[in-house]
Amino acid sequence: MGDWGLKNLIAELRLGRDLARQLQIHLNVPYSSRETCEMLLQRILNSYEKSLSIVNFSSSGSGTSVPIPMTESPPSLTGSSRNEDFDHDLRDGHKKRKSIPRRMQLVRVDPGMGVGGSLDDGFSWRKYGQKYILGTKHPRGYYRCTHRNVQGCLATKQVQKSDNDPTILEIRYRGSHTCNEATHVLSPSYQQEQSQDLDSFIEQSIPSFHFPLTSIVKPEPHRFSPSMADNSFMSNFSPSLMSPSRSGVPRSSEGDESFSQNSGSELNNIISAATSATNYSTIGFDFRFMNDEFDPNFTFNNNPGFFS
DNA sequence: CAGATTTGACCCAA
DNA sequence: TTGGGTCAAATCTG
Repeated sequence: MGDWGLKNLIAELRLGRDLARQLQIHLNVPYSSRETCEMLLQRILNSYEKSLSIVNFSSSGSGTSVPIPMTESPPSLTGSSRNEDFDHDLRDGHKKRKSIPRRMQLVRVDPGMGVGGSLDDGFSWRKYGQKYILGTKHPRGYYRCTHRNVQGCLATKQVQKSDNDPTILEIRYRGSHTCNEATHVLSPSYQQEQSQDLDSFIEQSIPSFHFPLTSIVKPEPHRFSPSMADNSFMSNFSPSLMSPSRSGVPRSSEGDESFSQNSGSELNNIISAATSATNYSTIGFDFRFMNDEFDPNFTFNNNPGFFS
């Protein structure tokens, strides 16, 4: 376990300890509400789950699915709704991009897994653009919800392969689903969190790692604990993650070498095999890393041992 | 043929 | 001025 993992583990254990102390206080107060105690208890359990996951992740070379937070900045407690902020942004299309908050996930594609893991999020994504970003090796794909026009669903996501490890996808989510598909797929708890402002969502998710269950996500036994299957994270993986072409470059010139090498071609096959969101096929993806906020300061170079 | 993808052009915040 | 994000026509696919 590297320093980073160790620090996270210690932080999580301290959080659990503090929460336990809070619970102890509440238990000694006769008029303390049951809901408060249950909430604290749940957060303690989540803290334990996360701690164990960190340990498992660090001790196993690969294949363990661990959501780990990377907060760009401490969650705001001001009560302002950042969801609303980027809803406004998206409502005006590309004309407003100022400080759009987003969630980022890192997904490891394990070629050896075959079609073992659950991938699909139940949402339909339609690709509307692809671009090479300065200083990156791989193109970034831009996706929006298929129901954008019909139902005005403003959810979008960006998918890009990691520079350091082509088997890892960086997926950034913006906005939240308001389409019917979301109401069919998401659990009530997720619906509730979707309706909350993002600050309170982060406040719940980051410190305690509250992971509501969904009906879609079926984590593999022994590799996911139930509390890890947060739909808000796990539900967002789509089979139509990427496309092989390079913007501005003729398709026939070189294709995308990043997708034709090693696991790349395999990944393409996997993804192309599952082309619709209603196809809940299992795909050989390994969810290695998830977080709520993209941290631009985080790089794999800064954490060389993170995925080792 | 309808829906999805590709890709060059465009917009605009930084 | 630059570069990230989006548009939309062309193209592809089932």
